[in-house]
Amino acid sequence: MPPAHAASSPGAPGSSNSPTGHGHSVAPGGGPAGSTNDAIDVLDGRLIRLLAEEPRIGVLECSRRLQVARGTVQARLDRLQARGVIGGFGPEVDAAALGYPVTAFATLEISQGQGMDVREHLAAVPEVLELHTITGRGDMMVRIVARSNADLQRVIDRVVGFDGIVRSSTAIALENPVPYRILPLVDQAAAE
Amino acid sequence: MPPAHAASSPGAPGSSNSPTGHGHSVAPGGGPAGSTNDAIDVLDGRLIRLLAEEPRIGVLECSRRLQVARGTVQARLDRLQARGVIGGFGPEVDAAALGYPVTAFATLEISQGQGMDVREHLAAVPEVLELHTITGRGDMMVRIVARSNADLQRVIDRVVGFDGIVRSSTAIALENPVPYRILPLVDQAAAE
DNA sequence: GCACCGTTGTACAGAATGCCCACCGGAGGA
DNA sequence: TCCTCCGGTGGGCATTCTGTACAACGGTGC
Repeated sequence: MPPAHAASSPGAPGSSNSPTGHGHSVAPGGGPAGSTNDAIDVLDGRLIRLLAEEPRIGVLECSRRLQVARGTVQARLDRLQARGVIGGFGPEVDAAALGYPVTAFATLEISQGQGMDVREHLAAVPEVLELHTITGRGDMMVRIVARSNADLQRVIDRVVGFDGIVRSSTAIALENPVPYRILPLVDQAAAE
Repeated sequence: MPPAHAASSPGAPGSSNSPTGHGHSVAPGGGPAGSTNDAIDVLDGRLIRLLAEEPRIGVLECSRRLQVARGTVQARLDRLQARGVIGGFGPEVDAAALGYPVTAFATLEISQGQGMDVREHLAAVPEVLELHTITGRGDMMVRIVARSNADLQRVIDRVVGFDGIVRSSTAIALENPVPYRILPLVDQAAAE
């Protein structure tokens, strides 16, 4: 019922690109390499890149830009989403614009058997954007944000103020030379 | 030309929700609090949450779910994007599904004045998904992925194999109890 | 040689988008 | 106090895209 590039199912048609006339012919484009279930295809890579750079374009636009049939694009998208390569198209919210310009990474050391409780505790803190359990000296690593350096103190207190967390060290993020990206990896995977 | 929730401009209309009849009336909904340019509105919060949970729905669907006019949703989206709160609607690609299931965080210590060169070096490595300069013992923190633990060695070698990086320590991410999220923060900012 | 899968073209109905207009109502300024 | 500005609401229109079904072709693999 709604628009927005989504998923459909099997083969589908398209109004096509150039006035080919009718029937088949034309070049097979990138060609359906040999990939089956493993990595991604060259076409997949181009599709992802295209959608990443101009999210507002629809399936039809993609088919035009990629010089393939609309049905192909839809099918690729379906498969990509089904395989989990593409999770979704949710809005990318900027914490800074939300009023939380300070980012920090805290390494936590947890006391024996308190892991689960600590996880729940951290999951309940809105300022905790991400939590990983890691190898090494610390046991967990959390990514947190705050309204200011002063506010960061409050957040940290709330984060580490919990039985089970025996020690912690925080590193404030100053600059972000390379913001989160995935396209280079996609290209590499596509080239494979 | 294309569909997909995007941006338009000024006031616009909508086919509305319930058969109100015509004209105005009806309740003002959440009500345009007092926010001007700072944080976000309650409506904004609900909109973001809605889009985050079901990205494939369009502007019209949103207006129906939120019980507001289509024009309002479009206007809000426009402003949200203009203010940078919402960056875009790019596809969320999963590194694991791409064939890179191993994630690690490396802390790098850089020798005096080599910062810029190191940044460029790191930016050129596809497996480097993120880079932050931080306070504390280390100078930089990178998030990297690899095809396997064995492959991680290769990636690390490539990452730290550069003049200017004097020391480094790596922590492999084992579990991810709290995957990257932003919604809780959005709610908090909206409640404000 | 045969079957299967993916890509291609086409068509059609339903639905959403982009955009214009007019009106209402509250906030802020003169 | 009055006036203006801004944001929300309704309605409508032309354009365009989506969702889906169908038939045919070509390459791959059994």
